[in-house]
Amino acid sequence: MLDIKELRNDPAKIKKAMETRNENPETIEKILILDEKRREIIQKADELKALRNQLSKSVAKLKSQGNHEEASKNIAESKNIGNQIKEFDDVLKEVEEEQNTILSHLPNIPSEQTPVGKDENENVEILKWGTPRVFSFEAKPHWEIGPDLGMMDFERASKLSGSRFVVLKSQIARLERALISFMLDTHIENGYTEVNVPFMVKRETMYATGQLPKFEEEAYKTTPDDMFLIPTAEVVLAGIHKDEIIEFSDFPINYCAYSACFRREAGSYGKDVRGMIRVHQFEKVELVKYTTKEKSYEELEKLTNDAENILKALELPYRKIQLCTGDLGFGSALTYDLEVWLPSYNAYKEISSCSNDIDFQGRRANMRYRNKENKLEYVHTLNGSGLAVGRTLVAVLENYQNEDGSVTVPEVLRKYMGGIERIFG
RNA sequence: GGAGAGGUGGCCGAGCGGCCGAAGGCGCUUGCCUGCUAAGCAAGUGAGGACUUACGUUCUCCGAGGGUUCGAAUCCCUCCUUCUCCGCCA
Repeated sequence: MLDIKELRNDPAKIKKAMETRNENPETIEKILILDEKRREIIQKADELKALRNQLSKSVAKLKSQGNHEEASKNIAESKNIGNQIKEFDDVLKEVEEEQNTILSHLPNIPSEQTPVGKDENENVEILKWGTPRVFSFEAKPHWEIGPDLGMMDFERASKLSGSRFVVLKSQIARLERALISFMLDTHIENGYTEVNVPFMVKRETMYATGQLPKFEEEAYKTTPDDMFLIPTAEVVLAGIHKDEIIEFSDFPINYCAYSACFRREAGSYGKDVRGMIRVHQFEKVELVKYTTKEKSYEELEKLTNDAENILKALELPYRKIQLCTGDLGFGSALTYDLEVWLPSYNAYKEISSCSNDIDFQGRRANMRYRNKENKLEYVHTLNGSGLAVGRTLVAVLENYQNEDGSVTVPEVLRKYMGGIERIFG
């Protein structure tokens, strides 16, 4: 959520920011008009309320003095004012609702460090790590490696659940579990607190992190309870301190969690249709940090680094890019994406997205802390995948495949696989 | 699912139609005192909005939303949530 005061004070800046994000800057004008209307009504209503309070107080006094005539006169007048107040309050409510609706659909303001650009083509590459393997045989995509081993089943998955689902079996199923354990263990060692989270949340939780109201189409919900299947553990980890005042000495708070993630992928027909790159349900280990205004960008570097270290430990070639304004996620001010090398795509593919949401979620979820002057400020939140487990599994299968169809188990995962070094059919 | 009891400021906790933004305590801040620390004494200390250059004025908020009333933390309704007991269950 953007700060209405900031919007009022410097609308030109916000308009510019929205333009770089391909948002319609006219929306800002609309908000300002509503805001002016709102303040006008508040002033009038408050005057009337002050008057009513005065009259009401006098009623008590007059009654105790036995002056019932004067009292009933004031009661009548107060009643009349009460009706006027109600009218103003009703209009105020409408105006506020309209303003909040627009405001809650507006994305965060990009950081000055975020490069301006229209779409993903203008993202900036920061670094490349590792070298894509040159195969001495024809490398297979994971949607062949898995099924050929008899451990990845798309047909039965669609029989059960429809398209964009996968059933994993045997050593590949275990490999995925190994990845989860490896990632969590590594993050715990680096100072994160493991959290086991609900996979279903209430509407207001989805709102707090910015998933709603704008992206309702993307979410799976249940009726009649109006619960949502989480699209990422971020929803839970970043909402866990909703409406709290956090102790300054607790910062930074570092959370990591494994969860299944559920996404409708409504807008991605025809995209990544093969394999398990884009499915409705996938596993992910998520990192979330809570910190102060002064430290959040510093913490973003750390968080991204923590995600990168998983890729390094798995010896998977990747590159790190910085998203431009046009490609930035809804709540983010600055985002690094990590992209892993996938032989089947002959390209780097997103496997982690690490963002500084600054005070955007803090304001939405009303999460604050007392600064050194004892004043309340909104917390800064950060989130990143550490990593998308399903895609990491794909990367391992494809990058570690052998000519005979087997897959070598990366060194760091072997202790989680009962010492198995190779997966055979 | 059934029965009952709760949700009040950073925390604990009183209040159950007007004198309540809310006693008291803890915590915190400042001052005094004390070799230091602790203890003690005194004062201050909720959040959000609107108006104002400012001093300040004013409104709203006692889980959330409606209602009754001249007036609601207090009465009524709905919802969320916590706890206890019963039932069911991985």
